[in-house]
Amino acid sequence: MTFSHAIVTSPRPPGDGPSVGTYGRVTAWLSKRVEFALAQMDLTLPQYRVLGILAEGSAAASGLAGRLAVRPSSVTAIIDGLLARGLVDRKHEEGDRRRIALRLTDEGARIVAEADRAVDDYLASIAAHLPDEDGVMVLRSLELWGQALANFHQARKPQ
Amino acid sequence: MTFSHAIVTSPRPPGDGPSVGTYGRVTAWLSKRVEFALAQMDLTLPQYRVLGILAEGSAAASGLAGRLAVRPSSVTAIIDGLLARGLVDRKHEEGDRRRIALRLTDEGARIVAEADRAVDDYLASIAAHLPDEDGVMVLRSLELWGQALANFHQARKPQ
DNA sequence: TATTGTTATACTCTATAACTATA
DNA sequence: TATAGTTATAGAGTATAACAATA
Repeated sequence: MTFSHAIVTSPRPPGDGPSVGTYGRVTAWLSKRVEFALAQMDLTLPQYRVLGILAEGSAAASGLAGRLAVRPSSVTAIIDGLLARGLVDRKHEEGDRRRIALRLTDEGARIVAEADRAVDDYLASIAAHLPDEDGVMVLRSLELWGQALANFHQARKPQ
Repeated sequence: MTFSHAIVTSPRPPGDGPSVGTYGRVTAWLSKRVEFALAQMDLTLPQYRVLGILAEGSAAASGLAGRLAVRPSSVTAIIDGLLARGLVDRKHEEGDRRRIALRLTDEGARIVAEADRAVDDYLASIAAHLPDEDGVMVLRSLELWGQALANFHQARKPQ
């Protein structure tokens, strides 16, 4: 695929909304809107990422650092906060007591569903500021980004 | 625009890449990739947002908090770090010495251009894990997201 | 008094380095 | 020894509350 820095255009007047110049800048501002939506549930972006993983099934802590692209000590810090709020449950695995098994509590499952809903609705409300077909398209494009990310990580996984 | 939680599908096997279930979750993981790309320049996402604003022209600190959607004390913290690295320049405005005028240094302008390039290339390399037309489409969709964000903020601006 | 911005303090996320527990 | 995870510590970003400087 060829690539050009296509959307670096003329400067806009200062004080006029977010800075949207390149693909990276757009993504940077989009993620800020996600953080804003998550604040309704008093969740941070890292917490939401972890809850999203656990919503797909319980996971070992050992795998989380790699999936989150952070160090193990950062996983501990995030999990500590979620434990304190009763959103996740932590116990030693039987068979290998070095390993930690993590799973959502019922409250955690409720919160992540609420967060998914709130963030998706908020993103949809932003997309609604485009012409109808474009609004539908940009939301659908996020599904493709999800697929791209999955393929990307799959390609990087050691066999 | 109607909205449905369309891409919450079946759980995938644990340990299999990022969690990509809803629009919000995709955006959460995409922003992590941006953070990863920015780490090459030793930049954080908040720093990149500020540099992006200043790259459009110098700005008063008073406007930054609103544009960044953070409190004024957080602006001070981000700017302090950029000052220490010599990427921005801070001085009192003439005429109203309460106000602070901020602008990129030459080094700051160099770094933000390098960051734009690195992040955009990295996003393009992720999009390349889709069929060709889809890869082009998802990158172009970010331009539309940028327009949606601009319209969204414009609509919220007090007249 | 009102506005602009900083300082003090605390919490979260991040990392590195050192450590404990288990294998 | 090697692996899984935590603790100690430090830096960045965030907020609230209190403050200083300027208007």
